[in-house]
Amino acid sequence: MIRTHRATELNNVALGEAVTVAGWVQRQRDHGGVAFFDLRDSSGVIQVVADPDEFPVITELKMEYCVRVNGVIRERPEGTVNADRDTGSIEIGATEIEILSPADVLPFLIEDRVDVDEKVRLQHRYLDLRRPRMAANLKARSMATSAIRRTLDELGFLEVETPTLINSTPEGARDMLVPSRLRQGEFYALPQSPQLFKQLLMIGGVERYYQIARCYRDEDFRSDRQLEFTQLDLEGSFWGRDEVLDTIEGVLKAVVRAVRGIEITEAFPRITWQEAMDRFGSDKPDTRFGTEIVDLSELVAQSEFGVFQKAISAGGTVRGINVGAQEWSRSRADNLTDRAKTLGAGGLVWMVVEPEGTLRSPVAKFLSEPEAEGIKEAMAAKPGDVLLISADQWKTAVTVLGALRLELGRPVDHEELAFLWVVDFPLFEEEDGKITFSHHPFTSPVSIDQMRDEPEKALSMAYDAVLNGVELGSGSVRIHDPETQSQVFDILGIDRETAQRRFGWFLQALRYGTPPHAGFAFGVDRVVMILQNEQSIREVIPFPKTQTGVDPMTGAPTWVDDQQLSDLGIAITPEAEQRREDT
RNA sequence: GGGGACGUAGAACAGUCUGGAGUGUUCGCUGGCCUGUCAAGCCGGAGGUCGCGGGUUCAAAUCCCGUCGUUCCCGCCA
Repeated sequence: MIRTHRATELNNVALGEAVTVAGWVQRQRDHGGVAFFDLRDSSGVIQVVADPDEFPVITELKMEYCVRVNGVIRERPEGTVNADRDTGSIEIGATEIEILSPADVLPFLIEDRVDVDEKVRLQHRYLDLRRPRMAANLKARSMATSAIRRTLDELGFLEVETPTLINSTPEGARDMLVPSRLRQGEFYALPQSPQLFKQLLMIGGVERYYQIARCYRDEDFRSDRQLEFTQLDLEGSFWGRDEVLDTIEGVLKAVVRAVRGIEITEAFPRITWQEAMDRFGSDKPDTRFGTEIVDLSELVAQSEFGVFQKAISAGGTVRGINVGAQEWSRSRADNLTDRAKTLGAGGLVWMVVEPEGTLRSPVAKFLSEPEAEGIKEAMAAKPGDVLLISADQWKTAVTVLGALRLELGRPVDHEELAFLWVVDFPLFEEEDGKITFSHHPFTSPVSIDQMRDEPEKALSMAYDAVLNGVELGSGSVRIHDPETQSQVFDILGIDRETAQRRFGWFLQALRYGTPPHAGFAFGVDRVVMILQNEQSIREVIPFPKTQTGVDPMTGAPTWVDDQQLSDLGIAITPEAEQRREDT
């Protein structure tokens, strides 16, 4: 046995007892006649004391040496207790110190308070993982997944694995492709989600399925997006929306209990997509703070201000938010206007409420007294407040204000958890004049008649879970009737032949007594990220990739041998070949 | 595909705007001292392709152009 106890377990050991511990040297302090070092293992830290004359090895220890210590547990002398540490009232008087494995000089210190460039951390991720913050994140992740499994196992769910080498479908996100050697020129795709397979499991009579599934989307990175990520994927037969929401809500509450140690007793609020957009300008609203969007259209319907007039007569709207007291300057106004433009707005109107109550704004001179008063009243404006107004098509106006709301009014309370269901999503959305599905094409419409007659207004049985303004995941009641499924493809402009070619196998499966079913998937990485107060998903992924898809430690992705390429029947382009030679 | 920020010693930075010797700070590393520290302390020392390439200049970390890398955002992410 290499060790008898972990560091923090020593609190429960009788004084005078002989123990053996093993771990890493956190810090070493040599005082000449007496020397200390802090030994860290996965449980915590314990101080080891020795007389360097007796144990000269203690002066050889460097940070992150892996060591084993035999010693005796003893109370620290009066006045030397360290109240900041779990084991601060005891220490180990060493009787033997063995270096199990020395360490090179470190690229960075293994301490939370040290701020290190992320690339350097990723190049030595194994060292980064020794830091308490990262160790805690890994632990939180493990507790989250075990809470998920515990909860769903108790509910009688079956954990089923679906394949990760599947067929590519051009819809949605770009697929990660894997070339086939046995069938040269053909490709597998890595799943963006187990969507169709879990529906097949429902057809297969599983009734209650879940999987903690790795999913892949070959799209550009964000702080909350990686090429590969982990989802809790879940589906239930003979289920409607409420069964799904109740189950997922129970799972999320169990995760919060496991990771944060708190109990959420009240039900997650539900808000329709329309209301979310109107009030918060987002389909994933952060409801930890107000600053809601106000409709000013009627107030300024007769305004002399051309931009307002134009927006309204073009079927648009005029909306505003009161972002409260802000440092305000010309350059700030310009910055926000630019920001609004990058979000698709034509511009941005700003107003500052002067101490005497008048509005200071480039457009103030166009506003009548009743209009100015009406705006102030509608937006509950106080002296010093900054009002931002967008006049545009509805979706643009609310989206722009929603984004500015987040940038100017973000809360700082990291403890609060604002869960939310967003329901009644539109079934389709228009993109460059073309109708496309807003969730995925297997989502059930609320009404088949409406879908057929007024597709642009049709609602879907899709729903999202949102936490603190982050979309955790989404789900829907699925289409279980092959005829409805075909109609959806029709509306999407996918002709019968194409639908048959891409999804024929699935449409056929629907024809054998498919139970009504519904499901959900949420991102485990994102949930853990928020519960751990991390700003980036990379902090809760042990070995993430950088924004260009590179692993700085292994260098992946890398060039492969010509032989490997020819085995696959693949040639790389001259441009890529040039890059290959350059590197 | 587009926009912004950043890149200086092993790490984190200052210096860059307004060009003048690789100048400096903290941590780490290293030699020494030190019997109660715990981010120990004190004295000494080493350590630099200022990301890379080009240009302007008597002179470039500093100005200009390009490029690579990292990051945030827009597009994209059913």
